[in-house]
Amino acid sequence: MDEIDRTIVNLLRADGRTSYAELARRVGLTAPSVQDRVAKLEKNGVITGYQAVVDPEAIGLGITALIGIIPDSSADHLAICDKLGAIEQIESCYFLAGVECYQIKVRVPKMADLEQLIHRVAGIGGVAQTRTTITLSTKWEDRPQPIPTGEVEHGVD
Amino acid sequence: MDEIDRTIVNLLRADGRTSYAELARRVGLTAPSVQDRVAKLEKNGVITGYQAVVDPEAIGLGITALIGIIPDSSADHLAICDKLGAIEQIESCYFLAGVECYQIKVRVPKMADLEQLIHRVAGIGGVAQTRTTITLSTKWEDRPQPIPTGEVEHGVD
DNA sequence: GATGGTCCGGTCGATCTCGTCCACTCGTCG
DNA sequence: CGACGAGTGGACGAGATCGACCGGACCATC
Repeated sequence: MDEIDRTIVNLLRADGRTSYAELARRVGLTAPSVQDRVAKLEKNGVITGYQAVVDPEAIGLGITALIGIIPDSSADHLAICDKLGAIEQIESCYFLAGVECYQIKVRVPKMADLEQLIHRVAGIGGVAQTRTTITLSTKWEDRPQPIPTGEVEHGVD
Repeated sequence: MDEIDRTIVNLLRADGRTSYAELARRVGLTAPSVQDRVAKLEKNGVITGYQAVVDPEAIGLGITALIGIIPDSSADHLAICDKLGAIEQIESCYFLAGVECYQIKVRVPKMADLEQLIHRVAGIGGVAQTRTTITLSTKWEDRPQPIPTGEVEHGVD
């Protein structure tokens, strides 16, 4: 994970379809060696995939909500997580330090779908309460921040 | 936005580097027509970009936190948003319906960076209070959900 | 302390696939 | 009938990919 790798990752985060030839030009290597580096970054779990970024509204997912999940005292966190994972409308799921043990981000087409979804989440065993916040607008999302320079080691190369 | 477009978008959300030739094979068209469709999807704002998905821990961003922002009564929401936009550690920013007018997701290398970041956010004019929750783990993030079939129109084609 | 083997990362060149442009076809609609 | 949108097929240049080769770092041996 040297400076060149960081540059490659930054370029691929900004545009995931950048060709190896283009990456090579940017970092001053040849295409095969860039390809080799990218393959290693993928193998080492630094790059875990590539996604097209899609406007949720354009595909009929106009409503976004954040839902905090408060477990009851005897809840099995992992069981809750499994159940949450089966709900495909949940795009993200964070395990939190706090009263709300999870926060999930969901997208649905209509308010009725959100209502149904909240009932489904609230019905999961071990869930005592949910707290839903509607997002009025998404200012930005998944904005890649520059990779911090490795002045301090953090265990991955 | 027909069934073929939905398939293309689903494929590109699952793997943003899928070649046009491969997409063409999957949807039963030729590469040029797929390319044409993708270009239109990009032009119409359905596909807004492509990103490599990177493991934050692997690039030294081991700490993720969610911060709720509570404005004071006279706050200018847009001004706050501009200031937030200038902070590169903020990966996502949602405008909410609720006491907390924004929720932001931040990533930093160390706790000290988080502390500094919270102070910076709290110091923005119009911000009365912040509420920070540390994420202990990210169960999943940006999981693409299937595009709902357009049984109901939603204004974008 | 010099020598030789090995490994790692890179380059180079050949080949095959892919991207891209253009001309043509076909069905639809005015 | 003509125009248009969407797709096809072919051609050509660019990119991806593979194998062979090269040079430096490292290490053990002599």
